Amino acid sequence: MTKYQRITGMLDVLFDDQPYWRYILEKIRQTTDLFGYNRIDTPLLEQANLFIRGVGEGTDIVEKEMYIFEDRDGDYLALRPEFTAGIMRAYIENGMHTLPTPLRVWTVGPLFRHERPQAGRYRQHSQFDIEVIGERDPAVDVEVISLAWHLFTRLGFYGLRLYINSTGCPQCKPKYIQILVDYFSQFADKLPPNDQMRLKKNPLRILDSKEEATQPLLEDAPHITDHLCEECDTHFTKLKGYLEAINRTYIVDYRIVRGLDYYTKTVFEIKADGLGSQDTICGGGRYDGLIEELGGQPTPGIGFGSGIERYVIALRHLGITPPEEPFPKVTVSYLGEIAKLEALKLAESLREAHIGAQFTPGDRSFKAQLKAANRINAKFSIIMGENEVQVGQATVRDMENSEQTSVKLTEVVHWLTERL
RNA sequence: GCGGCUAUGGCUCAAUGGUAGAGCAUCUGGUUGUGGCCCAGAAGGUUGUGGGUUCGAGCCCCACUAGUCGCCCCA
Repeated sequence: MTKYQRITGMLDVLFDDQPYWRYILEKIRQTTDLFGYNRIDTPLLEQANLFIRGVGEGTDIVEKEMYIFEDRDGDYLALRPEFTAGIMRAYIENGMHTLPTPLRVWTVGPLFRHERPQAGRYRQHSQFDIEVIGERDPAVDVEVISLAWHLFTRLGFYGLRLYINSTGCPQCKPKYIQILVDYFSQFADKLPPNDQMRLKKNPLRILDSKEEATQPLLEDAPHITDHLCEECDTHFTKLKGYLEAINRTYIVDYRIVRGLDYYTKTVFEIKADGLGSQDTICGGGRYDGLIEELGGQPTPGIGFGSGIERYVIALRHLGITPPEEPFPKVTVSYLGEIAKLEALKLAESLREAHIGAQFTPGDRSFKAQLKAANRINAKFSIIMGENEVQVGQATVRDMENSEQTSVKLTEVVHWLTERL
């Protein structure tokens, strides 16, 4: 068939999707403006070690999903699989700790993970991401969640669910994991192979297992929220109180365990309908140890990533249609070579006047030119023929009622401005 | 990395193992300078790739590739 094809898991965003993207990016800007966040853009490529260190060596992302390669200088580079590590690198490298605290940033762009593609999951996908650096107050946890919620409301989403949990800290998390292992070890023989493996490798993952046999065992499984240290417990309690204060309904879901090593305390997810099995539209949490881990001063942080492709799927599912892309309301048609010159000039002056115009090239039949005007839903088509050139006038055809008016060439811009 | 389903013009799909078609879209014409509706015509395919079975394969078998949905995991 075709000689070249898309790389697996990477999408062409075609015209039918573009209005959604434009709409989404507009709403993102409005929302970040509303909350006072600064945009930051970091490179798509980083030293591979940044992610190995930042995201965690044992994580799936690092272990089997990173696009990693050696460049011409022999350095190991990786296509970024997530935003946070790169932004923290930028924060440290640019001495951004001297900026007013907390530092609030946002970004949007492509990320790369070599996973098996599926509905709502692509090897190259785009995320909207925000990070707040330098503040431990759970009030910023709430701010971050609120920002996501504002965006989704603006986009027109409904039926979303907010799930929160705490993953504790280096003090209490390991103790809880031990308690969890002890609990599931009693039922080791009842666990499906999948979860037996998790019990050994990553016990927390059993909590969000979809294995049927595991479900009854989860009923009585110990919850981390009952085993938090005092600091984490206070943080979680305040978080819930603040969420209630702003009337943000939440569900405490002790089964939320996020896949990245750096999370501490607050973790959260927002889910939407209509996405198939990949229904998380926003996921994030606090990472109070990450910046120090990457070589900076001990600094707390919190953020989330949110998948734009999933927004598009969800918007479609909910029947939310973005505004149409603006398109010129005027076309310029011509008959003959002399008139073509005038038509070109006219089209150019309409663009300079910010009216915009589309010119049909190729010396097509007049019929074809009007057809093209019709196709883009033009309100007017300006007709230039030999007759018009001779008398220095253009014929302006109203495409809705087919009425034609003669307008002096020098008056065309003015005439159209009054009617558009 | 594992599993189910799928693969025919740009798109959506037809074609008892026997000459690959339709609709939509595109272009042209029906009007020496007039769009939408209608009519006519043209262009567009080595049936995803490679093997095999058969007198003969779009159709049956195998492998690969890609898509899709799911698992793992995640946005």
